[in-house]
Amino acid sequence: MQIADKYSPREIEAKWYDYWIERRLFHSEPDARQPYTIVIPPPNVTGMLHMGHMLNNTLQDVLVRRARMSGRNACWVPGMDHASIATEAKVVAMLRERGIEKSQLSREEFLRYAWEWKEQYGGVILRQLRKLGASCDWDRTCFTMDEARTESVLRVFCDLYDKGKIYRGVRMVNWDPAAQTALSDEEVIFKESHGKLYYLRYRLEGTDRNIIVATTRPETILGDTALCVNPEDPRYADLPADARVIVPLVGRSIPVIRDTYVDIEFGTGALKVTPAHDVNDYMLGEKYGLETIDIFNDDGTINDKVGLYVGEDRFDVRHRIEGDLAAAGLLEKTEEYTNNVGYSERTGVAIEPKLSMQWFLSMGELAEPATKAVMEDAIRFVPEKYKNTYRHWMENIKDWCISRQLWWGQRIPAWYLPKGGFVVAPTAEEALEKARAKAGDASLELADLRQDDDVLDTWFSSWLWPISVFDGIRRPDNDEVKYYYPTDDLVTGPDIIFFWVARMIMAGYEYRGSEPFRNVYFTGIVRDKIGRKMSKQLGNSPDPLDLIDKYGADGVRMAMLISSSAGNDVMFDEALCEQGRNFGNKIWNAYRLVGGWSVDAAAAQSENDRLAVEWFSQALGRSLREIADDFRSYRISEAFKEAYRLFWDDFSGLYLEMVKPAYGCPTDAATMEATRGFFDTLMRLVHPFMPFVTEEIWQDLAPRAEGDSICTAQMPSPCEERPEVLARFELAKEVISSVRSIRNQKQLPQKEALTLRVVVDENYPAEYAPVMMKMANLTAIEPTTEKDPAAAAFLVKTTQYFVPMAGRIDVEAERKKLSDDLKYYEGFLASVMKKLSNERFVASAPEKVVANERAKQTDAEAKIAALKEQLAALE
RNA sequence: GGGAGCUUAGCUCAGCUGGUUCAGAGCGUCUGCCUUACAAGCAGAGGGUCGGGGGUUCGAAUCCCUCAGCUCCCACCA
Repeated sequence: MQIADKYSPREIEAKWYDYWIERRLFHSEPDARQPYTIVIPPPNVTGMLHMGHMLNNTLQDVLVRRARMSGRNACWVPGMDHASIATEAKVVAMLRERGIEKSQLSREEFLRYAWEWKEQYGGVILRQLRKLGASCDWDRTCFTMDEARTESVLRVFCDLYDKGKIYRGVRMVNWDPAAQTALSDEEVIFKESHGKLYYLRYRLEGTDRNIIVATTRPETILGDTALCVNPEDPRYADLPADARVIVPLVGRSIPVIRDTYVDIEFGTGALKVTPAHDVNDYMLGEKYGLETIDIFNDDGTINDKVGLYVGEDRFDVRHRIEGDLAAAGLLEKTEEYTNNVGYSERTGVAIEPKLSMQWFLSMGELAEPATKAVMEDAIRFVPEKYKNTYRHWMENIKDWCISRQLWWGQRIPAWYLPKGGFVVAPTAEEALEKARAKAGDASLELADLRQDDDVLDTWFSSWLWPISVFDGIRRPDNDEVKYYYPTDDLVTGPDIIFFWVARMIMAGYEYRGSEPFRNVYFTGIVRDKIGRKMSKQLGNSPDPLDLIDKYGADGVRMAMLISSSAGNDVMFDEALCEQGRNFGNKIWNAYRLVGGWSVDAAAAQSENDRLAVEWFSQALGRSLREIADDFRSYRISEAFKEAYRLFWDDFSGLYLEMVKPAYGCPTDAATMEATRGFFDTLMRLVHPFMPFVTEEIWQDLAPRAEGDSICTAQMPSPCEERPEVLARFELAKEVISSVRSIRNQKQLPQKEALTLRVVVDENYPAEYAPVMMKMANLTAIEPTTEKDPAAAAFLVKTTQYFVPMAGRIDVEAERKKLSDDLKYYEGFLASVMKKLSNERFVASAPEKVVANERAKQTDAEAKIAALKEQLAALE
């Protein structure tokens, strides 16, 4: 067939992907088979394929393809996430480039632009995934904001509201002044930041005395409504109960309160209380009924509540106020200080704790079954260590702020009545009905109602994903959701364990009464080869499409697989792709070799070939068992490495070399058939890892019917186990490499055939004589009892072998080698004997282990005897 | 401040229930080969006190304690 001695993936990969798609081989419909389901972690609609996706989706594809070949009805549902903040930011930026400000647009106009953007640029990533070979059921592609998903989200919102789990209220939330929206706690990233600690003078009213307060945020004095000290603090014990102080610069008089919350050790022991801008201060404010003065606009500039610094940015004010305080003699001193500051995950700006009206989901009850499921392994986490993380979060779960002050997303289905109050309903029509009933006014029209302006957190739609992709919210009894749900495996990163995994589990129990998936496989982070996280800023992340172009998808997939054990970070090195490409080439060339053989139909199978076939069947069986075992425990990397080793070392290095006919000579029919059979099996085994090259070869291996594909062929199962075959072959293999090693040491050319003499005993694999002769290039293997001093000697197990060297032997070197060996085995025997003469060992170790030690003893004794004989022969 | 994890060959990592000649693999290195499938290849070799110390055990890379170094997660200390 092919002539090229280099495998070139490019055309071949495109060809087969099209073939698979045209024949809809990845499409799944419910049937009598057992389902195997994976839902993709939906990438952001704005996203571009990066190395993290490569890792994640390669693993999913391996699992899906293997399941598909194992008789399961495999369904991998792809999709995208609308990613409210990220997408809205992208659209705003795009508009700005065109000279349009979001603030000039109505909500409807903005959304029109956003959808336009989504249709044009969104979802690039799904097309990119095809290049990787992802065997998704593309007919099922979902979007978290498409009609079915949106309707599901709104229904769930209404349902949870009706159940009393969703409530609306004024709370302290994380405010992102750049995106101008609230964020959930999970979207805030704390980072150490270097700042100053400012010591401010608060004049005690009616005296000359100053109380010094340490703060990191002097600009918030505008919102101070109290000063707090610890009641136990002797420094302030003399203050009258109704003491008041004057806020510096502002001049406002505020009360001094006493609470043990204040740490006596910190700063001066006096705390300024700004209930509107600090979570703890807010709690103090609640406790003591303090006024809250919100001093910020939504964009982080100062508002006109106090009349100072109006319209200036919070950070500029921090600078300026320092000077103003100092000038007024109100600044005692400043110190360098390091503390934790929260930043927005999306926009990167410092979060402002802000009191605002938001929607919340109460999590306590939802968390209960979800915690239990993971702790009791109804849902299995791989690796297990994440169970701890999960439990800790679940047991300390806080209510989820689900409203966002954005436009791109599902708008909260709450409508406000003209005379106050609101109704919650999935559609405007139902809302109107409810509103009329609530207001007792049948003349109420839709125009009289005002829908809530906020949209829902993106995760409020993704948490339904495993259910909503099968339309299991709107139509809970439909055949698809009943068939595909619960899904089998979820492959994702531990960074979204709270954002997504935990919440899907909660939604699963709330809306289906069962787990959304049975196993969660956590991948690691892809790092560069010196361990840095891959990032755009560092520019250390290769473009996956370039890599695919250069090494083929199969090659890049292999790079991801070989370096990724579950939950461990991947140290990515482009050299791994090269190794992957080489493997594809190896497979290709092995196939070229076999393809070049001619068959003599009349010829009988040689003993050599029969032995080779027998042995490789066993080697193959052993690997199949091992790989199946690896998959059961999600050691996917290990599974791949074993398949790699099997093909490269056992099949190409040993088996093919064993049965390879001499140049120009034919092979026999039985050997050819067996070899092609092995190839077929190996291709099926390797296919989930490297789908393209395996399909190319599998298709050529035998006549195939239209529409046949290795994708839907059966995963091979091992033949009956005969361990003695492997054990005997191992001896022969050792003889072969010993002869080769001698050849190397003596610098003999490969072409020069040698003779081998053997002192036959029960560990001599006589049946493999033809194999040993071929593989070690021997003219003969002769039995002997003579120790030949002019021969290079070696020992396999207890059997002595000699390669006559006719004068090329260095007796001294030979003697040294033998006596080194002898010394080693004598030491070894001594340690075995020490064990065996230890009564406690013999008494308490399992019988099997003791028997093993005795076998070692016999073995070592025989070896020592043989070595002594060989040494004697050299005298 | 709380918690989890990691440390095995030059590099990246396996080593699953403590027990086989258990100290492994791949890559890199070194030596020799353009041998008729593949130099993107073949044959062979070298390389480690399993982070340090202590303990349990007949037996420890594996279990326990401790110290050191690194990583991650959680947490409102102004």
